[in-house]
Amino acid sequence: MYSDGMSTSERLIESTRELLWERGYVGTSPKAILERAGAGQGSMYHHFKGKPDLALAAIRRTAEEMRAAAERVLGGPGTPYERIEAYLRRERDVLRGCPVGRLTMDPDIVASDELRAPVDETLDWLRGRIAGIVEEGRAQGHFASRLDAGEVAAAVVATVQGGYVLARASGSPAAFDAGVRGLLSLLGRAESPTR
Amino acid sequence: MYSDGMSTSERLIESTRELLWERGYVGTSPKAILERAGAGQGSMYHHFKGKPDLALAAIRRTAEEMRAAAERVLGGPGTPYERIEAYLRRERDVLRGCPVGRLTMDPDIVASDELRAPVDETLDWLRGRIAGIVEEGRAQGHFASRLDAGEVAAAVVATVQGGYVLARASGSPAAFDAGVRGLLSLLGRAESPTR
DNA sequence: GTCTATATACCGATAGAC
DNA sequence: GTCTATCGGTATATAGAC
Repeated sequence: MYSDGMSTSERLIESTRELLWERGYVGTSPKAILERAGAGQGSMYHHFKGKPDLALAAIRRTAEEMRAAAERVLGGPGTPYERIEAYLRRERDVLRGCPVGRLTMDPDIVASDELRAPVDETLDWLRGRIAGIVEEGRAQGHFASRLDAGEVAAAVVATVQGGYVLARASGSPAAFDAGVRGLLSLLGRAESPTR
Repeated sequence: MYSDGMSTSERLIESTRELLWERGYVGTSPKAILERAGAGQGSMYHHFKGKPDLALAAIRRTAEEMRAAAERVLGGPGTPYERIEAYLRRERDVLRGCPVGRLTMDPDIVASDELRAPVDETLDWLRGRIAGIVEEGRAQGHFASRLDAGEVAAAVVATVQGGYVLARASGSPAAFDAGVRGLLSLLGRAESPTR
């Protein structure tokens, strides 16, 4: 529950972001949002058209933050392999899952083009960003030239998203880490010996 | 809606399986189950203790089916690489997601040890089964000996689970296929040249 | 075993006072 | 802008007739 200097509309968005992450869209009720934000019904319907509208604002902000966090690592120093490794190994609240990716399992999100759009755009951007790095590595001779950069990037993003699934199923982050190490071992092996 | 020779309790379980796949646990109401099964409230509470009890029966059956389907491919003919490839490329209703894996994004499933158990056991079995095949391939010299079979298996399972996320985000199975091809290209490259 | 009736709570939204 | 009151509908469960 927020009691800071945040405006009511800010508190509503932040509360919604948390609840969407914890419980998804279907599992999040306006009532729960209002309680956490310390606001009444009226405030929510004054600032937003309804639950979908508020969720959209929350999702957009979460997507934006995830992009920025990924860019900080992917755009950092190091060889292409090192930057992808840094992304895969970056600190994560593994058991909470991905605040963006988890929304794809929400039927009401997938059913709405508007709500799905920021999710799609974010994961697509991530895939493209990583593909560029793989391509860069290929050009520099770090990766085998027969690899398809877009496909490898898809495998990288999928391993992360699937790692959350394995971790949450077992109740431990270990499975996530195992998947990441497995992928890195395959990727490392793909480094071209001709470099 | 089932009107076959199925018993009422069978129809309830099958309806629940469908709805859990489509809408998850939180998004599935007893009312929706009853409508699809063509049964009344009384029938459900006669055969099951409540929603969690019925869901548990449904999840167990789905988990069992998924295991059997995976085993049919993984236990089939071919080299270790070919069997893993067959698993990754096997026909899937990609946009519907994994009926077992998707449950890990359901807060009420993860919060219940009883409901989570069949999910955990299934994914863990799958990982172990694939690890055995990777290990077999390593022993036969098909895979590099420096690979950790358990880690590679985790990456394989994670790629599948994450592939569903990417596909559902974009509304197209293409991203799933791309991730699979990316992983296979890395795995293929890992085949030992000494075989 | 199956049905309908009923119960209490919550869902998402609207109305209108302040 | 924020609040409370209210709405029709649903969630999950129980009671009890048949």
